[in-house]
Amino acid sequence: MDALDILVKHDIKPSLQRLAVMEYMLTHFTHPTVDEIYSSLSPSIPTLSKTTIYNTLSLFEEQGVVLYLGIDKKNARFDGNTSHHAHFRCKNCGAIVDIFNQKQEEIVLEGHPELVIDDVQTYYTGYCKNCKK
Amino acid sequence: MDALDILVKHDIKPSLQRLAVMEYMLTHFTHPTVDEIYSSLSPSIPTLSKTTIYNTLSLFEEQGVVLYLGIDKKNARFDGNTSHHAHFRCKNCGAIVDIFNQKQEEIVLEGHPELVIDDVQTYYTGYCKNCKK
DNA sequence: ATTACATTTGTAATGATTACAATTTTATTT
DNA sequence: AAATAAAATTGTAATCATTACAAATGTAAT
Repeated sequence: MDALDILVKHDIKPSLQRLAVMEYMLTHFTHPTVDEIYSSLSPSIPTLSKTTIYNTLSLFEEQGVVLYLGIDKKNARFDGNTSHHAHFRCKNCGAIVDIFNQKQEEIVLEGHPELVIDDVQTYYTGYCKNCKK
Repeated sequence: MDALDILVKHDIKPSLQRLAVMEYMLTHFTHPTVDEIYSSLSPSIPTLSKTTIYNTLSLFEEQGVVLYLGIDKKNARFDGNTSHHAHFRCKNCGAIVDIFNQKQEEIVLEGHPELVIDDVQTYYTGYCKNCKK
């Protein structure tokens, strides 16, 4: 499924800018920041504004086509892979690693039937291969 | 175990300010922001500076006496309860709820023996009792 | 075409956090 | 106890990601 399909399926009007951002997210599973996306797309779309990247990612997140990651204290990061997985961040070098082999959590939390859970994010922190002593 | 004990045990020199912050964290498990802590302590310590709250919480976090919570996009939040538990945030009212009945995760992630895990944070988002339709 | 509506853009404002130098407090040495 | 050194606190200014907003542009509808 390509960028256009995903946008259409989620009732997002596929403008040039939105398609470019979606396409970027589908080819860069690097948990990019707004700046990284902007810097990468700006040369090919010279009129592009950083505000558009913010607007677009905000819209994408509301529609569930990207995931907002709060794992990084400094910047928001985004993930084009919306399937269930966790993330690891190295405290030394900042690398972010996908963690896939996790069992799916219960959607309804035991002991909290009053809460409606829409999303779960799990963030591990520690040291990666290169940074552990 | 009171505030003084905890600081001494973690090699943190117990200044007036640090004791006040630690005491606050041990009596307010509300996941407070820096501003909330500052506003609460400022009247009784008139010379208190907000920078001191930042410095103190940063030190506390390094020493593992409080937990940094990245669950809130706007502000850093802190938790004086460092035992294993998750957090839920209501998308509507912003309420943060402790989630205790979780099984402890594996410390070494299956499939990622190269990573040294120091910490795990799990953030649920959705709607609380009052905000669900 | 013309009008209405949605999207994009650029600039300015916001606001949490950090940097840093000066001051104050605490510990150490003579 | 005074003098010195070290640590902690304070206040102000800088940083910088994000948001607000109004103007401009693009797209759809009448």
